[in-house]
Amino acid sequence: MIPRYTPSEIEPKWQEKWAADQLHKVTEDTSRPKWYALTMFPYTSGDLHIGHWYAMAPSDVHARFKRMQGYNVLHPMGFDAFGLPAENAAIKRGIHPLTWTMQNVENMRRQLKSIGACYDWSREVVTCLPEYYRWTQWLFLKLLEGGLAYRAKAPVNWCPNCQTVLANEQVIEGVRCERCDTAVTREDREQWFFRITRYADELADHSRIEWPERIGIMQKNWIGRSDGVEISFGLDRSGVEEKEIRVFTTRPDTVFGVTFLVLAPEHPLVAKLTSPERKTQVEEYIAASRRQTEIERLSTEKEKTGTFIGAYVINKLSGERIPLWIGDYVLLSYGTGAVMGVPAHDSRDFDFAKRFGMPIRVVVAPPGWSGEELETAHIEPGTMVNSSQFDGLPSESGKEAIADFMEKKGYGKRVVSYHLRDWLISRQRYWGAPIPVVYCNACGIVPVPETDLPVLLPADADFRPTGESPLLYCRSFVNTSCPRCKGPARRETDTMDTFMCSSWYFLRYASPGYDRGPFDAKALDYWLPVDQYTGGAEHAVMHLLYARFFIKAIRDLGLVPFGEPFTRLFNQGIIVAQKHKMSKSRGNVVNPDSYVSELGADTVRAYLMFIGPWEQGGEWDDRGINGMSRWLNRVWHLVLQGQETALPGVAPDQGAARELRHRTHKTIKKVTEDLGKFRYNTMLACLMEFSNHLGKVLAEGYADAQSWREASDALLLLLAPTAPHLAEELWDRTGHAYSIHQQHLPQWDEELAAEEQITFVIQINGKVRDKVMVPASISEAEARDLALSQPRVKAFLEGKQLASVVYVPQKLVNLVVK
RNA sequence: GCCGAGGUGGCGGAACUGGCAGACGCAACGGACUUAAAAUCCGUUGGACCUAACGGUCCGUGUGGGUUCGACUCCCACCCUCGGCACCA
Repeated sequence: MIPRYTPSEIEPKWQEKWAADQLHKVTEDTSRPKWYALTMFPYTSGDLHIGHWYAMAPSDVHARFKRMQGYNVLHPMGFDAFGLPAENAAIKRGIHPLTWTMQNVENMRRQLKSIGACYDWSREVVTCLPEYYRWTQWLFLKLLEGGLAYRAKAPVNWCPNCQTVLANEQVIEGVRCERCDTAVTREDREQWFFRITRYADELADHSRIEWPERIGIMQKNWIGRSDGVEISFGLDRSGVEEKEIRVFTTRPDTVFGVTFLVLAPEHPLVAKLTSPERKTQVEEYIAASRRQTEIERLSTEKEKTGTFIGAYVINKLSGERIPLWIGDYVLLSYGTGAVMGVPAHDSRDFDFAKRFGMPIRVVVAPPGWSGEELETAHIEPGTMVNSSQFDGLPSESGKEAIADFMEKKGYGKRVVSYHLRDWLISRQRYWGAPIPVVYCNACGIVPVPETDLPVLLPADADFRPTGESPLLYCRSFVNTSCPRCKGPARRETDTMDTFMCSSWYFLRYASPGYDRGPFDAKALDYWLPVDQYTGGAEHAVMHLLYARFFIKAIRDLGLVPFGEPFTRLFNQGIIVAQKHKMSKSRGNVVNPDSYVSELGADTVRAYLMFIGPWEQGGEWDDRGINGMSRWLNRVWHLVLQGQETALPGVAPDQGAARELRHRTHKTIKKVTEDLGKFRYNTMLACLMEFSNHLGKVLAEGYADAQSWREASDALLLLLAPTAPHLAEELWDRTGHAYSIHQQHLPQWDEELAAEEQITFVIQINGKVRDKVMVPASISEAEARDLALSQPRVKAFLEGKQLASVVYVPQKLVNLVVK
């Protein structure tokens, strides 16, 4: 009698045994190749929803697959625990962020354990604990020492709701807070920055990593390198010491088409250059543009605005006098904060010129142009006209010629501009790692000595957001003495962006308890870099860019021997419910816990992988998961039924036995290949086909004991990464030694896996007219003769001329007739 | 607007390098088992048409064109969905 498949009993049983045996604990072992399989650690927001499972379960399958291929696999898990949500929850519920966070960690750890993943929990990392953030602070000091961290006053994104500044990457579409969707404002503040821009070109280079192309493109776009020329326009104004205004352009070929210059309203020269009679107008305009939200200001639909400031500059190439304007479509933060207006060849300048009635002079002629007015700006290349000695040049080479000329004359120089800004890491909030710096009236900015780390986050701070860091009001924290002169000093009260914590957590996993540094160099050398990183694409220009920068920075400080943290990256898609992204407000969040207790973790794991290609995501369907549960049930009964059945030593049907072995080896091959490429849906489809065949074999009783055993064992081994509990239980029940997860994947025999018989297709004029089973070794002549001798083919060829025969080995012949 | 991914039965999806479109699963329908239902097992299932039946013909992978003996696959133009970026000079 075959017992029922009861995941609710076998899953906890094996989980406990694996934990007790420390089956998933790993250590450095130079006798085996290592594999570092990392999944982005979750933020401690409360509950794991099915989206977390979609990230964790398939990556666990891959880690298990690598382990069964003989790798020494490091597969750790931890928690990203600092950050605003904890603080906001704390304010709302009146509980301390640490309490809230650790409760969530507790619950999420329990949920993660129910997944049955092979995490080495002894390496768990929680970023909000002093034993971790001590080293976050230590690394900050190293960056400061190396000149990669600096303090500066700059216009920054301010979220009035979160009451903190945000990095550019955390501002969606340049206008909204990533966390709370509130419109951000611009404020001038003294803040800490990391010099990520120094690494712009290296970050744009993905040639040494195997990442999805689209992430590379996203990072490249974000970095936004543009090669251009900084052109000097002459300024001659009594009482003004500046003798030029520099503009950045990628189109030096259009410099003879400049009919005006526009400065950003905040440009420092505006006040100096505005003529007395334009003063009122200009001041009004500046005030108006300050009043606007970033949303209004950056709207591309908005009509261009601006005003003349009553001053002129000289175009050094043409000698022309050019009026100076201000306009809020020019951004102070990009290039030089000033642009040359070339309305004929730039659509923004075109709009501006139309609005204010300025001349539009064509200097790059569109094909077939004969002097008529343009309807829109001509942005494409063309032939240069109205450009003095450069007339007649194709604009592409004109670009170079003018750049050369300007460099020679000292009118300008080639420069590179980036969209990427330095990474702003200060946050005016409580729940983060304190920035380990002290301000002393005598000594200025003084780093906290390494031996005084960690700078502990005081437990008793009043963490209501006020726009200033809550730590500012915690006198016992703020008041300190200068480490250098021992005089009175005050601590930095801002905390670090949490992306700083997640920029190095994967290093900590290599030696989590290490207390003489952030990591033990020996362990680091063995495990790092991460071989396979998996996670959502939403981190493309945040976490993934920051972490790459961070590693390059500490590489240059001599702390790590590599420059890329994640050799391979895979981005899973998004799992949706009822066609929509899951969200609490929509009420379509799928909680995995009830499915786990009803159907089992193995079913949930397998179902998530079966929905569709992992990188494309898919739709959670309550009915669909039943099919997976049924299949695992069938596997259960099939394997145990085979175990109970007394199969003959010699197969009653040799052909059928050979077919079984063929299918076994074909399946091993396909499943192994699919697992390696994260093609889980087809991997499972293949295993289903295989088990369907095994069902038939068993029902019809034509297998011998040995071939059956081979097939049944292969099925379990191939299923082990996906359904670890079921596979372990059946492995045990079929008399194998514990544990299936310490076994090697079965090897396939190419000869057995290859098809002996193939379905050969006979086409006439490209249409399938007949199919015949033939040996795979069939030759062209045989195939052709066979095709022509088929009765159906003969009937089709009746009264027609055979024009040619196309032969595709192992596939088909196509008879072309007239 | 720009960049990227995608569009295949009632649904999720498969199809290696241009060679049998729809694997595998869900749902649905029919049958077996059952007093009955659930569960389970067996079968049918892209559309239209021809045939008493066996079987066969035509159409069909977002739209329109092209290349080819042959196109879901390659090329050109376009439509739609999703993701990212967006006054970056």
